Amino acid sequence: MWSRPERGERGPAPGRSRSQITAAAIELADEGGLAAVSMRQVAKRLGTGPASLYRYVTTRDELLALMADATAGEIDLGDPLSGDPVEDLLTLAKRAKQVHLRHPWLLDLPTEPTVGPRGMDYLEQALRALAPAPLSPPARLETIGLLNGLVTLFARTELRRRSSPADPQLAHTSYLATAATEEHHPFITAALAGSPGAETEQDTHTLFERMVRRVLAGLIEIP
Amino acid sequence: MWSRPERGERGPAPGRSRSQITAAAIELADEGGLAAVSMRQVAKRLGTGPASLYRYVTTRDELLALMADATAGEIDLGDPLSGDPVEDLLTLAKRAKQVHLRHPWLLDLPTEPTVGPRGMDYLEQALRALAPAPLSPPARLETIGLLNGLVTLFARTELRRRSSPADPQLAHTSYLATAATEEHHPFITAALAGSPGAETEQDTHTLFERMVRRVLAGLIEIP
DNA sequence: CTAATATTGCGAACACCGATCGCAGTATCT
DNA sequence: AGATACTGCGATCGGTGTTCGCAATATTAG
Repeated sequence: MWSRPERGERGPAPGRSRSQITAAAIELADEGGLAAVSMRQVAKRLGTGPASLYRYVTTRDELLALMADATAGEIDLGDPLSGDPVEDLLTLAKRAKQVHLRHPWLLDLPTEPTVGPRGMDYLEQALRALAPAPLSPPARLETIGLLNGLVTLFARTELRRRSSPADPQLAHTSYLATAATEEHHPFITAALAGSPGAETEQDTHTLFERMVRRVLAGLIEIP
Repeated sequence: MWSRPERGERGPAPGRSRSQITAAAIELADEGGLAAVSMRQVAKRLGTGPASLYRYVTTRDELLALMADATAGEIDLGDPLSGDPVEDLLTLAKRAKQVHLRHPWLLDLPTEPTVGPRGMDYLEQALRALAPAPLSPPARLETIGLLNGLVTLFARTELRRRSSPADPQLAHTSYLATAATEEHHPFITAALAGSPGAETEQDTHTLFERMVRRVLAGLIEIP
């Protein structure tokens, strides 16, 4: 799919480009979530009809993959590597998490999409950072996979906490509290008792750093 | 939503039940994925019309939440606790992962659903296992959340490996390999070189156990 | 220069989706 | 017995992803 040519070489020049469509779709997703990214909405934003988009994209899922790869391109790969895999991967993970916070819909993507060109650049950089570690080739890929998993995991919790004051989350916790006490779940009741949701955003950041460091150290140094 | 009564007390007896509908929906999802779970398909399997389902369920998302909670009920909570939080949580996590492997669509659920009655039982048991650890109440909930994240993470990789021989995955890796070599991504090329996908299912299991143990130990013993 | 060819833009349409409305039928309560 | 509240469900609405066919346009071949 990533190797399919951007345009044919015979006909008239296309009025739009794949990246243009991707950008419009990302705008829609940033504003209204993944559900707002329908072919009709994207087409409307570009001032055309839905059928036209299929000249650039074979299916909606492909558009979603393009969007995901575009956001992978937003991850800053600058700063030369220090040589310490843990620290280098940590900074990479922090930047990846920022991108997830900027585009919350990334967490709603159906099955995590295939890695495109920008995703390959990111993967290459991550593997480069991991190079000094004494790991087998497959273990290297698994390590990066786990790292990405931690990124999405913490991005999810941070986003949930960020939208906490809204109705649904609050109603849910209160239901959980009352149901827990009424139906004799003492441990849940106890866990909810202590200052619910009092942690700051700073806390979750440092928690993320601590966790990533620990996991990476454990995976690398004791193979 | 979980407190809404199963049926009214005035009218005629409902011909179906919420759990019956949930079971039918789970069957459909097991066979054809989440996309196969449409109100029309569920209704057809129950021999009725789509509109009837809305007497039992306010929305499709609620049905999905019911399905998720039902699978939470499949997690075996037996075996008395040993007193070692790490080991007890590990066995719990292994069982939860089995359920995810049995119902792959759990990984495709939009936003992880609200915890229902069966999910509360699971959470209670997890917190009970974690009780001996010296953690603050919020840290306890975060620990279980992270544990669940690891479960879904490894379930995802195991399912991907399981469906590997099929077309898409293979085509994808081969594309990635050629693209990596052609576009000068030496580290990706190297990581792919070493016996791609040679790890057995046993390997991923032990890897999962090792990871969970390490992460839990790190979170519990050094607060 | 002309004719064949390949490609684009896009209106119209198809099948499916989640959800709502209204009404006939039925059980319970007053 | 009448009011009340509930269930079952056909008909329907607006929205979705995707396909088809055709006019318009640019490149290539003769």
